[in-house]
Amino acid sequence: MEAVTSSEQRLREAGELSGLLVRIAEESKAVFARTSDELGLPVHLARAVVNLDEPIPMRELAALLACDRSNITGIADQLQERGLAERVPGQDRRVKLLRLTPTGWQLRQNISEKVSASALVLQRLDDDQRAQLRPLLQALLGE
Amino acid sequence: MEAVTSSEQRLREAGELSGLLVRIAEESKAVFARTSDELGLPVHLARAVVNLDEPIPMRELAALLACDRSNITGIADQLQERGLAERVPGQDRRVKLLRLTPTGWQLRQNISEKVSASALVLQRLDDDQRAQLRPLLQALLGE
DNA sequence: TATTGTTATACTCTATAACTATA
DNA sequence: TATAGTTATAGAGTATAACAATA
Repeated sequence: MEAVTSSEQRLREAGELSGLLVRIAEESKAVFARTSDELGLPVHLARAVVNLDEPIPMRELAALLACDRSNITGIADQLQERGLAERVPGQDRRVKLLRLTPTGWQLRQNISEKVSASALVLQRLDDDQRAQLRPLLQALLGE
Repeated sequence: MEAVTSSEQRLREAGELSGLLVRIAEESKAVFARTSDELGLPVHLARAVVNLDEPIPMRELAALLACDRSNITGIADQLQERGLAERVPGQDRRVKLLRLTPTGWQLRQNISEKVSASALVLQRLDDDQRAQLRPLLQALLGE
């Protein structure tokens, strides 16, 4: 009986903590989505802009956004339509780099300020708590 | 200039910690998905089974799974096809309760054991670390 | 032969709205 | 009138596979 009870208890504890983690991740995403929305930008474009702190190949952006490269074509098109980024040829002529325009940089700065003001980890945790949190998260990722 | 730099630094820190949280949540989900898969069960069915520790109205299951009630019909159908749960009428005759069958309970026990063995929070954190983590997560959720 | 970006397409997940039966 | 469950359908998000240009 004890094995059963213990396994059920551990299921409960794992479920609780994992549930908290998932909820936090979802709320973090929601906060970011709201921030993007306030700037009139779909989330996937905002995520791209944030990751374009320097010109990078489209393939690399796909890796950073953890999605298939076929998705990046559309993202690049939309960024270009909005005048936020442009495709520039790479040395390897198969490659196209994505580079923010001045307008794109300005928008990225706006995102930066809004995220800083609203991100959960900054809003709800003080410096000590964040310092405490980081090693726990790294342990969770097996780092 | 300082404001700009500080905002960029805070964007980076928020991005790092939020990124860690999102990655952990996704890996936790992946671990659960793998566990479900090993039992030949789609994730949404496994999640339902875990939440059915007692007979509950379908509407309530929708709330627990944080989805629209229209999705529960299909879940209930599939659980029923597999002989894992059955619909039982409630006192209020509009309501149908979902109740695990003996087979369903057995499977739930299997899930319980496998999750206990593989959940990230149990596998990579010791008791102290979990005790440290919980209040931080609760603070993050504003609780 | 392998890789980059592109295109068209298909799939998964989830929500919405309309319907029924009860309250 | 309002609510529980059902049904059909539509939309968002994402992946797959085939293709052209280049390595």
